[in-house]
Amino acid sequence: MMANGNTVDKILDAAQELFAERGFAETSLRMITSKAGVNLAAVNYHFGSKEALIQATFSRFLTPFSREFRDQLNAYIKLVGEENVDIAHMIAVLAASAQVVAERHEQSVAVFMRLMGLAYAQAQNHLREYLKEHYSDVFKPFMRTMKTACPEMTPIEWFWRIHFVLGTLAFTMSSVDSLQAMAANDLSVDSQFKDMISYLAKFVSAGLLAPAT
Amino acid sequence: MMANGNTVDKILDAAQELFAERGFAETSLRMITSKAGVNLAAVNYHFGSKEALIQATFSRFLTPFSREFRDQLNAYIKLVGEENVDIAHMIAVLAASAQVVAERHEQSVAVFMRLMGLAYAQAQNHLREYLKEHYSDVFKPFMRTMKTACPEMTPIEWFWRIHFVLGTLAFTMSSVDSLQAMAANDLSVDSQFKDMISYLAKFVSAGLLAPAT
DNA sequence: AACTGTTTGAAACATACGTTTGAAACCTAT
DNA sequence: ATAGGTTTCAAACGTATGTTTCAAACAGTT
Repeated sequence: MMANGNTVDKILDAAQELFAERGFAETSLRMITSKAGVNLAAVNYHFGSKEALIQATFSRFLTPFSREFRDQLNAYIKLVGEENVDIAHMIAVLAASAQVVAERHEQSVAVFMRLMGLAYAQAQNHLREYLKEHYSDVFKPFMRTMKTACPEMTPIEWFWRIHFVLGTLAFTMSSVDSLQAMAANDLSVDSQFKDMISYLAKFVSAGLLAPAT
Repeated sequence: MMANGNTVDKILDAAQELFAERGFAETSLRMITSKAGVNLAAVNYHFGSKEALIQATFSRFLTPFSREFRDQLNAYIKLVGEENVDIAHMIAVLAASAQVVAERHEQSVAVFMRLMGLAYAQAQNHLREYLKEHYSDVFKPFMRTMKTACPEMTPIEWFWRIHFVLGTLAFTMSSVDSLQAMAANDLSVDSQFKDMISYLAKFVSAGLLAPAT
């Protein structure tokens, strides 16, 4: 049996935190293994390569997350009916799913968000392809449902608007912790995750619902 | 005299393109110098270090751009009066300034945008500090003017909204070329830069102008 | 207790990186 | 034409990276 989850998880925990802090290229295997307290060779033994470790880091939280998100989204759609979905509420469902999964695994939702943001921003083609191959069938229905809640517009305008939304999400995800710190510093307000999500949902739904050009 | 602009510019041209394509950490000086057709040592001779080259790459276009943007923005504000500024139009001014500067230097505005997006996304603290130190006095008035055009809201909600806007801009910038390619592929439409900017301006101004929560 | 497959450990490997060196080539001004 | 400062060049330096190796330690089965 394989089953030695201890070393594997110690590596994943350390990798997840360091990747989120510093990015992929800027994090070496030696940093990861020394933070994890395991031997350097363990990464290549258990994962095969650094690329595979990066992918494993994502799938560890993305697989349960996408399941949770799919279920919560379907439940919401069943509840209100497809023609009555509300964009802001869908964003809230997205965030709630992330938070539920993070809590279930006793991990920081901010770290997950930052990783997702990095996946978009960093130049890791293998990662983008991996994510597309494994998780696109969860996010395509999400996009389709979003579209039904929007006013009629040309395909090209819809194309851009949905990518503006993804951009807002990705950026906010990737800097959520430093932004929260800024808010705490500059405004002496500790900005709750929940509040930020509701601001975000309001912002993108207003953008999506704006009358077509 | 120094004045040997030839090698310096060849290096900057190559660096700009490679940084935009692959990011900073993933681009080596050897890639840059071989693409530029100059000797490896030339980078350290002319710029001192890789960090300094990265900063020089930015200041080469950011200095003329921020001048142009400041002037165009002031002209617009003078024209309509401070209390009548329109958010979408300010975004359009931002984009127009970038395009004017790019054309003047016979370079791609998409490359500039992608570099700006990367500056946000990549973990280059020296770059962020450099940009903040040299260019914040152009963007602070821009933000202040934006605020006057928005409805009353709590400081914390304004804080988040303006960062959502920056996020949308940064993301769109950093992927403008691949998104345009996607649009051309998936929709058989070649999406003009101008059109995209007007969609973007509409989107973020709707988000900013949404009634406060 | 001895055998088996699995996991760890210290060390080395090959390669790539940013940077430095010192001599050659190049300019320009006298 | 020559001297002096500037720029280029090939080569090397030191360091850090991802990966591999192989022996030692471990765990479970008979």
